[in-house]
Amino acid sequence: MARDSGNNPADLESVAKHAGVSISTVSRALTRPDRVAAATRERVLESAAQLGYAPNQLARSLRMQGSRTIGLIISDILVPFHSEVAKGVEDFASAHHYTTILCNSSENGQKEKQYLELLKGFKVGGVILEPTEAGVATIEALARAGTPVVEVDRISGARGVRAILSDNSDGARQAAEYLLGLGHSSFGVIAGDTKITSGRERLQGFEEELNRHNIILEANRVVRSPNTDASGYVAFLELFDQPNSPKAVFVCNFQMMGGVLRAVRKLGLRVPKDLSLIGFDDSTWASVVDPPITVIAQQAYELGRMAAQMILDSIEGKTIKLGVTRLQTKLIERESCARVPMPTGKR
Amino acid sequence: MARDSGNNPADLESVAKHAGVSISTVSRALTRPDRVAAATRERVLESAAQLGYAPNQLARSLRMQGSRTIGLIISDILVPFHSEVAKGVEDFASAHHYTTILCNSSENGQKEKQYLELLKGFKVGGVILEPTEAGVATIEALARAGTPVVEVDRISGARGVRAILSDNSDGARQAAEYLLGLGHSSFGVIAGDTKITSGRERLQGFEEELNRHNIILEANRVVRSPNTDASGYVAFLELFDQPNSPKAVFVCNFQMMGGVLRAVRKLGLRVPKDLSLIGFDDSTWASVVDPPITVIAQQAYELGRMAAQMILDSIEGKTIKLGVTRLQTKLIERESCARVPMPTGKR
DNA sequence: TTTCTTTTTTAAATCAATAAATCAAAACTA
DNA sequence: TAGTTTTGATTTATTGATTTAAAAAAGAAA
Repeated sequence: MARDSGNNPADLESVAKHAGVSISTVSRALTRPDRVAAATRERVLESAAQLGYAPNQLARSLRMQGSRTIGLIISDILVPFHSEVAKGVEDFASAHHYTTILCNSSENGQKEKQYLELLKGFKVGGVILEPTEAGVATIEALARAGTPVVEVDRISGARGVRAILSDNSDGARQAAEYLLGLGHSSFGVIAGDTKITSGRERLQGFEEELNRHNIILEANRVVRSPNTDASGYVAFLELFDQPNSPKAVFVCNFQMMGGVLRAVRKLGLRVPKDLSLIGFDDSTWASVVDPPITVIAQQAYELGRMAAQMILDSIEGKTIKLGVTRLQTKLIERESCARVPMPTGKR
Repeated sequence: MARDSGNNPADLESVAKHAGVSISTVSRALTRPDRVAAATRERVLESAAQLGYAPNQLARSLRMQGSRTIGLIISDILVPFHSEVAKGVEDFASAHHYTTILCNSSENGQKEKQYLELLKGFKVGGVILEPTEAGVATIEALARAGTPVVEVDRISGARGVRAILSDNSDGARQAAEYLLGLGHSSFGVIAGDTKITSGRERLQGFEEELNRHNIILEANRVVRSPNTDASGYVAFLELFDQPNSPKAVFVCNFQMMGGVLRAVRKLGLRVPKDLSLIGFDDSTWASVVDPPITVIAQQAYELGRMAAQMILDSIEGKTIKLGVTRLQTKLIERESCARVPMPTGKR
């Protein structure tokens, strides 16, 4: 009994045979219709459709020395900020008929390296990544081999690559400025992971602005821990497990905010009456919780979109300018920060 | 001036030349180390490392008739449920040395079809997708051509494919049962998009359980709209813009929950005093908001993980059993549903 | 009818990696 | 020492699409 039809992949050769022409005529009929007689083209197209032909991208890319694909390595796809970056990349790329190969490094340097090797092997036109510390050498090697590389959200320090990220330091500065403007003078920071440049920059930016106003952020007022909900909870309890707890807390990323809020509730604190809170990253939930949380918002989608644009530009040979591009952040005022009454008798 | 070294891709041939052996010796040293003398292997590996050799996956896959890759088409990567599915797939695949090509269809049937064609051209070993309605024919064609296909979270109706998804209907039934058990008798449903099978199943499951208790869910107590935060807000207002509004509302997905909660607040309703709320999908934020929301939780990560397992199993030739696998949902009780006092004088 | 263009089509080379078949040289046995 | 086995390395063919150069066919002009 004959096998069900349509089970064979249908390559150029079978189409050629079906249409009664040579392989290369089929190829030309498909890719450059003007180089083949109208009647022949017609016949070839008909055959291709009938056999359900789909070009073998592997063979094509091999021959063409590259595929219309870009690689994207995201540090943690579960975090809304990062998936929004990914969406920005994917949307732009697919609008320009590029395919995105998405990889998830889970903040794991080893995995990042493996993916970089793999993407290189796939001859992707370019790579966009949120780098960890571990990848610098691999990234530089890739760039040196001629593959355009764009870093998003972080900077690895690798040379020969471009980077696009938020002006974290300025964003954090805005947060500090805002709190200072409300009269605050006692601060705490849930810093998250300061091994990641974005986290480090936020902490620095916040601290520097305080310093500029002659306020010292003592070491025990800063808690560093992984960027997770659970660790936000723990970090907050740790911060408040000491005398003279701060009156205003800067939470450096939104992954930790949920945990922080649960800890706040557990301690019975009232926001903003007992405690002012300001976050980094926006989210629907920032305006759903009670009270709505004031945050420093990043342009996540735009970061991804622009990164993709940079990559496509340099793939298509446009002039490339290396260096770091910073996107502005924006303070979104809600109701989680209170004005502090002037201490009586002072000044 | 000589060009900067390392700018050439470094193929097998260059490694062979560098190590002073033939191309295929290099190939064997890399892929089957036991078929080559230890000393030679050593030398080859050394050369490969020095030249920064990465195998050309295109050529390899072309020759091998397939790559260690699977395609994953996610309906909307911005939705935490879906990115968790994606993570499940990616983790399992990468643990088995498979690469995942992630595509985002944005619930767009046209894009879905394009991606299916593309993945076919890439000779992926299998495809996992959250199907829309539009793709049925393309999906069936792919399956018929011998590519394993697994549907997740939804069912397109295509034949020859497997599917793994939550027991949506039973989950919704649990929700109804729970509310009924608390004494509720006046219900509303924010149904979301019922063109998607999962949404339809939830609505049905909920309604059927009510019917079983001789309660009719009137048409104006069900609002269908896109699965977005904004539409959750609008839908809720619509539901409550009529006399005799429901006392218990089932929100069929968590994308809409934020909007619903904002609408609740806007109307000045107190949960659970004035209104009981139950959601579908769990989230950190369900336990952060006040009051914490009772939900029907899905095993999102597990759905993805198992889908990947199914795909790899059938790629590796294990016996395939078609059909639909359902994963149990779980009611997580929090504080958003109140017991209704027995109406005096009844029964 | 012949010659010269112009248009179409074809055969062969290429891309990088791999498997199978072939070949050469040691190592071992009788 | 001749013959066999073992081992390691090389050639050759293959994968599917594209491209170049060459050939063939068609059309136009003389």
